[in-house]
Amino acid sequence: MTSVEEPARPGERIRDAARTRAEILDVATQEFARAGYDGARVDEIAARTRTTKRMIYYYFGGKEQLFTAVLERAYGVIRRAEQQLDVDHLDPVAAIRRLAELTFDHHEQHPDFIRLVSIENIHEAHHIAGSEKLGKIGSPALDVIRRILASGQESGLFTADVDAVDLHAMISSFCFFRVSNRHTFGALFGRDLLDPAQRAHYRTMLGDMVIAYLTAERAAD
Amino acid sequence: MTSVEEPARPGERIRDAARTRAEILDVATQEFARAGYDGARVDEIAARTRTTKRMIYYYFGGKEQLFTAVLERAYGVIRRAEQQLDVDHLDPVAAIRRLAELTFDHHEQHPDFIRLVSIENIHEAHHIAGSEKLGKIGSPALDVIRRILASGQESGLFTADVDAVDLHAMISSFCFFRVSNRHTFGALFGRDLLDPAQRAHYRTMLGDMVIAYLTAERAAD
DNA sequence: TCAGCAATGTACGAACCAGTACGTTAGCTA
DNA sequence: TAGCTAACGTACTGGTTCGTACATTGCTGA
Repeated sequence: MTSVEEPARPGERIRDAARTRAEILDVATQEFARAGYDGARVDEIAARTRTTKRMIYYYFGGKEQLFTAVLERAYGVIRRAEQQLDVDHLDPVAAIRRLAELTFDHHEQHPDFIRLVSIENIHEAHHIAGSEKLGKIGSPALDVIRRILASGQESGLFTADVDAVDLHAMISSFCFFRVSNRHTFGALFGRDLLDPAQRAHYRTMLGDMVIAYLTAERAAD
Repeated sequence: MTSVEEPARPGERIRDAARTRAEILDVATQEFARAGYDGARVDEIAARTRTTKRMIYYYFGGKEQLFTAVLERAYGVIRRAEQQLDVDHLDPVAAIRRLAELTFDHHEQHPDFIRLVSIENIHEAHHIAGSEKLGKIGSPALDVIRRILASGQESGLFTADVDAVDLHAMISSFCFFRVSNRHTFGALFGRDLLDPAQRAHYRTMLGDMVIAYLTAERAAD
């Protein structure tokens, strides 16, 4: 998440539309992720920027549109991370593991993003549905998965006729759950899924799971 | 004043503490699941029961305690379902698949429960932490997993030295994500993970994934 | 250099909402 | 059957919160 940090010259009124807008987005991301859509306070967001509530309405129109803008930027971040993935030089097994690890790392490093997505699901993806941007962004990861799967299936390394979207769901579910359900899981089972000491263990476990699924023999679907 | 359209019985003031309490819990479950903790309205819950807001405070003390009571009951339901699981007569592979399918089915049949857990995670499991009941309930599913794993590892069917809590996390993540992230996943990838036509497919996929992981050969951890 | 607009600040209002003060009644029991 | 109390209803309040009317200032182009 890009952060805007410029020396604030106190007393002076500085005009910088881009900076003001970006700063509002930064703080709003934190506040929405912290408290959920209804729990978030517009006044609180305003108080934590160098500008006022008036500017939130000036730039975004309202709380609802602000949340949509926050979502759009958060999805943009992960999409860009996925675009930088380069696995064409790897064999299918290594490539899939690499992709899974990128997802694992990104989710772990962006808990706010996970919370925003959870919140958006509570609201039944209403904001995504109403967003021009989010409606038509594809997933670079999905294209990568498709290529790897085709290659792996062609060479006979992967036994299953697995669908790319399904595999993406499988990888995402593990990575997402680990972050999204950290607190209830920890409270009920006494294990912190984000314990740094366990990080490598779960990262390996994810890769093992996916590879085992892709290479296991089983009855046709 | 007599009203023609007024039903004979519901107009009367009936006293039934247990029924009133249960009705409040029912409606509160729906309302919290629908709108989240902060989005839920105590007035709305009251309006949809046959009693008044006063009774919510009379029986539960406040919104916060009401939500905790809702969570306690929701967790009680899944705990009881898990207790009825009987897989001792099955071989380890079939037993694990059966357990995974029970989780799959329960999550699918209780989307409100999934939403409540998502909401509780947004609030960092604060209510679970403050609940006597929820703090110390174990998970019957976990005991079952432990027994099956021990049996499977002893007989050599399962190659890996897999931990029960980890396996529970793996199974839960897939089942939970399918319901919790249905809306954003559907909006972004155009696929409804709860499409009835795909139900058997995903149910099989889950079992295949878990069995593949448990039986695959791999380097020691 | 100054007009005009983009950008910003202040103060306020109307609606909402959790929680409560106070009054009432059903049904049990002595 | 009187009286007691758990169970219930009504009406209100105090604080909160989204949103806006109105005022102001910095920047830029003609």
